[in-house]
Amino acid sequence: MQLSSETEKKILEAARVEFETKGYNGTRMQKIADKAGISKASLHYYFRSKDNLFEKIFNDALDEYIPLISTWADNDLSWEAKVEQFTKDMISFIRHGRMLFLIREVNRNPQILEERIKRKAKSQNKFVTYFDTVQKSKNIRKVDPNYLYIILNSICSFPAINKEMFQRALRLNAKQYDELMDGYAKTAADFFIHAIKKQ
Amino acid sequence: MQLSSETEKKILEAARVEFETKGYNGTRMQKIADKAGISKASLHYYFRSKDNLFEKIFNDALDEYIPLISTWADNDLSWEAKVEQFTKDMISFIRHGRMLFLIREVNRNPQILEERIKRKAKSQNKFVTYFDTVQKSKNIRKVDPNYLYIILNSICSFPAINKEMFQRALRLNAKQYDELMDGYAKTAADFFIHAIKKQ
DNA sequence: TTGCGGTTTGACCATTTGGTCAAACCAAAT
DNA sequence: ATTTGGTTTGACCAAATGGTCAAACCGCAA
Repeated sequence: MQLSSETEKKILEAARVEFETKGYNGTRMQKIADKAGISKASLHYYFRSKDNLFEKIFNDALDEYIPLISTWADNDLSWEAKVEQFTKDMISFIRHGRMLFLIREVNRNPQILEERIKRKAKSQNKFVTYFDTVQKSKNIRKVDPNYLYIILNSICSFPAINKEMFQRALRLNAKQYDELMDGYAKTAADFFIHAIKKQ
Repeated sequence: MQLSSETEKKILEAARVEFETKGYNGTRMQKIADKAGISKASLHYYFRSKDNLFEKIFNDALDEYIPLISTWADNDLSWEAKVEQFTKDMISFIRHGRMLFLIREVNRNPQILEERIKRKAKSQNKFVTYFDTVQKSKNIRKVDPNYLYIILNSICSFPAINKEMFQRALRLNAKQYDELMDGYAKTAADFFIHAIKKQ
C-alpha cells in the first residue's frame, strides 16, 4: 500500500467532512465509504477501525490548530501589529467547522488531549509571557495576560462556532453574515487594541 | 399520569445530563433509564421516543437561553452598568455545559431553529438598536453594533465552551481555571467598556 | 374481595452498524 | 501463460440500540 495513495486521500477527505459535520457518534463508516466511492470493506482495509480513522482526522485537525495558538511573536512587529496578524490567521482558520469539531470531541472525551500534552507542557504560554513584558514596558492597561489570551481567542473563534445563532439573533441570512465576517478580523483586532491601550 | 410526577422529573434530569454531555447521537435510552432508576420500558411509557424526549430537553435549554440574549435594557442604568449586568448573567448561565449543547445540536440539525424563529423574527435585535442610539448620544467609538453584539457574546460564552483547551494552553488545572473564571465577568465587562469608550 | 386505571417491567423484535473473510480482481514480474 | 502480491468487494456476523407488548403490579373505590 502506497502512502497517501489516491484512494487513501479520498477516504481521508470524506472522513474529515463527515467527522467534522456529524461528530464521532454521528458518523457512519458506510457513509464515508460511499463518499469516497469505495466499499466499506475497502475502507476497513485502509483504516482498521473507526477509532483508528477518527484518530487520524482528529490529530490532523489538532496539528493544524496547535501551532496557530502557540506561535506568537517570532518577528519584530509592534504588539498591535502582532494582534492584527493573530486575529487574521485565527479567523481564517476557524471559518470552516474545524474548531467546533475539536471542541466537540475534546468535550466528549477529555482524555484525548492527555497524551498530546506532554510535549510542550513545560514551556510557558508564549502569548502570556509576551504580554507580561509588554505590560511592563509599554503604556497599556494592566490586565492579567491570562484574561487577554482568553478574550482574544474568544473574539476570534466564537463567531464561526456560534454562526447559526448569531445569524438568527442579528436577523441576517447566511450570505449577509458571511459578508459581515469579511470585515470582522480588522474590527476584532482594533477592538482588542483599544481595550488595553491607555489614552 | 400526573404532570411532572416524581418519576418524570427524574427522567428529565437524567436525560438533560446525558444529552448535554454526550449529545443526541451519543446518548443511550438505556443509560437515561438507569440513571433515573427505572426500566427502559417505563422510560418509553413517559416519553414515546428518543426524539420526543430530546425535543423537550432542547426546548427547555433554548427557553432558558433566548431570554438571556434577547433581554436588554429594561431599566435606566447607564450603558456601562448594562454591559456589566449582561456579562454577569451570561457567564453564570454558560458555566454548565448548556451552551455547548445548544451549539452542538443546532449545528447537527440547523432546521431545529427554523420553527422557533417565527415568533419574534420581526422585531429588531434589542442590543443592536440600543447601541445604535447610544453611539449617537454618548461619546463612544463608532463600531457597527452587530460587531459589538458578536464580540460581547463571544467574550462571555467562549471561555466556558473552550474550557478544556484554554486550561491546557494556559497550563492551569481545572481548579485554577475555575478560580480564574471567578474574576472573569468583571474583567470582561471592563474590557468591553474600555474598548469602545472614548476618553 | 373484586374490579379498575394508571404504572412498571422482562422478554422480545427489527434495524442499524462496526467489523470480518474468503473469493475475486488486476497489474506487473517471471 | 502463470505466478505473485496488493487491492476490492459481496456476503455475512455479532453486538448495540430504539422501540413494543402482554403480563404483572399496585393503590383505591365500590
